Amino acid sequence: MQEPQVKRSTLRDVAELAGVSYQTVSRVINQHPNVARRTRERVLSAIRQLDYRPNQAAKALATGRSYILQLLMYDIRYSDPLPAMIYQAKKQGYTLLISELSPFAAPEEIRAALDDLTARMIDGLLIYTPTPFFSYTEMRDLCRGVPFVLVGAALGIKSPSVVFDQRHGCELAIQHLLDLGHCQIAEISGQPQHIDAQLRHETMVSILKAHGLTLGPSLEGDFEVPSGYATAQKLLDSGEPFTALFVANDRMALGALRAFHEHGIRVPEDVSVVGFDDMGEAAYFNPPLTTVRQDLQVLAQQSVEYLVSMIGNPSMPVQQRVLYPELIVRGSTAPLK
Amino acid sequence: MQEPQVKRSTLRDVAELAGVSYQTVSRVINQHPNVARRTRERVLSAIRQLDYRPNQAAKALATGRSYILQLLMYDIRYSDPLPAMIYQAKKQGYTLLISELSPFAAPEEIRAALDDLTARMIDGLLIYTPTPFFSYTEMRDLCRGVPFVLVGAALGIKSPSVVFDQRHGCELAIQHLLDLGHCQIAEISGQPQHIDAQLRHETMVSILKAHGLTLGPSLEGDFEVPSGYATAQKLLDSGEPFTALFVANDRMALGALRAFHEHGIRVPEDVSVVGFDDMGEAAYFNPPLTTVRQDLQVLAQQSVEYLVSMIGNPSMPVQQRVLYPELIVRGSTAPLK
DNA sequence: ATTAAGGATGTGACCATTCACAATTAACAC
DNA sequence: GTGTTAATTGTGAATGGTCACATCCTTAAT
Repeated sequence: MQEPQVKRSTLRDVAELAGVSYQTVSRVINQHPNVARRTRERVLSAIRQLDYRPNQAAKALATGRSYILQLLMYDIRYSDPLPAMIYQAKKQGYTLLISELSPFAAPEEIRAALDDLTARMIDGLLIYTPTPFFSYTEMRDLCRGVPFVLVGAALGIKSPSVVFDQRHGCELAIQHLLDLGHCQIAEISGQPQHIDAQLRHETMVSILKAHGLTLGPSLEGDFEVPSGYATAQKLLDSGEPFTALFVANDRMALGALRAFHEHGIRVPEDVSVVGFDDMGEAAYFNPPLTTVRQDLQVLAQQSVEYLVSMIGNPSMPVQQRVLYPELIVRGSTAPLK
Repeated sequence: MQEPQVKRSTLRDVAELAGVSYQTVSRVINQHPNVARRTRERVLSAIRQLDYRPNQAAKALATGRSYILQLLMYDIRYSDPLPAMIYQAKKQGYTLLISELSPFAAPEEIRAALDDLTARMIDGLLIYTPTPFFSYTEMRDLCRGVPFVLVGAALGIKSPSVVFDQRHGCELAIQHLLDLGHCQIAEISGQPQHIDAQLRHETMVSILKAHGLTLGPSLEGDFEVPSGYATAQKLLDSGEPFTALFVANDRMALGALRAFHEHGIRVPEDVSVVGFDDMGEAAYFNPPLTTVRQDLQVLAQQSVEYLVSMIGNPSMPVQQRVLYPELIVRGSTAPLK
């Protein structure tokens, strides 16, 4: 039984107990090959006996590496990739530190958040914000040489990044509706500051144009359930006819489904609805939601993996890893009657 | 324009530039009162000029405090209080480090996770697991004197903790159903290893007993949407009659609603459904879900606040802060016809 | 037997900060 | 002008590790 307040044992304590120098203990901990078998065993036994754990703060100070990755994101509530990121980071021997920014953070706020980085000797940065604030070179300067990866940023951006091809996902959704015979397609979009939202919107407009169609009634929501509900209601009130609705994310789609239900509009008989994201609950909506799936597991895994390899090799060339969404067809879409 | 790879400036660099000793710079940084006004200004200007940031690793090493709180939890996917915790921690000047455990982690795993604690000089621990693994004294020893708070643990546990009175919440739900005239109440419970699930189940049984009623068909789910769906289906297949259903969380309730819908069973006309948690989407289910709300914001806020005050005052007496859930009545419940 | 090579171990300095204490300076009263 | 006190500033050691280098001891080759 050890006392709770007992001073933690150090490298030196272990060395003394094992009858070797502190350097030898250090070698054992860091798996240095040149330690005699017998000595190593003696040291290991002393470590066990003293319940010794190397002090990371001291190690970070001496080596300049903390084995901490920092995640900068704008709204943790809906961070579905978060668990996968934590898991991946751990798997690679890192711990993830999470910092939140306000929804549409000012550059100043980002700058301030990046200060932690210097202070905590962060090894790498994952930046997961809806808006790209800085150019690559600006970002590079701000990060003071710490490697970073933009997660879910704009396609084509010239920074280390892992992104979904939003355009492709959007095409899948619209093409699906067109194939079903719909030509009056309404939209509930996300905030235009949100880069993904903007891309989804633009793609939609351009595809319809390419088919000689024009966009039906279109309103802007904020990605939350209530806004989907309110917006769908306004869409109905507007009186403009539509037979299909493209919603920029599943959460708003849920709100829209509710609004339709309350107005006696049947989905998919009267209106087909397509969402975006494929959140876990989407398959159990009423009706189950046809949506565009983004595999956030892969996003997280790729982001962390890329970042860690940048840390290992700082001169690695800048790349953008592109992931492709896929369409999941469920009960909320049907052929136009 | 500073070079990206430039060596970070230190206390000494600032001191030299300001023409004072490093100690004086340290005093300025830590807002020590006894520094001459002019000197302080000179130092501050040098700090700005060099873009100096104190090194947290060094500070942690010297002071033994890291200003990091560690959160140990079992499944990050459904951690709704997480954002609030991060926010609260930041507000109090701490950063939150998140470690995940497997769903029903072995004591060994917890022990291993606690090692980070020593290594990283963690200031305090938030433990958010569905099962209490250790007694207070065991926990105290494991934490090696680092203060900890159990979040959402069992009511009555003799450890620093912040909990919801599950029994009360459950009573609200059942009483509501009884008031509506239901006396054949079915249940979808959570895993019995999950302390909350068990409490909800036990309370339900005992309340019904007190009213001279017996529990209708009851099956166990795993808190996920699909299990709610599958379990509800089995409930129907069993043929045992029931007019109301109590589901141990909203997520499973969503699955159950879907199953009922597919079987042509109307909610609430044929069956009333009550959930638990009041997740954000619950108000938009079809029908909107009557449920027991747990204010996770308050849970998070209280937990962090309590932990931080324990850090400030280690001899603080052990307490349990109890929060009370409330019933939110929506469209999924109706009087028995 | 002698020597070179290399494995095993130890020593001193250093990482960026704080702490305890010492030393200097200024301020004020007598 | 001197002493006393308080405010301001500086010094050395410590925190718990790592790194570069030096030393010692084997071992095998000449």
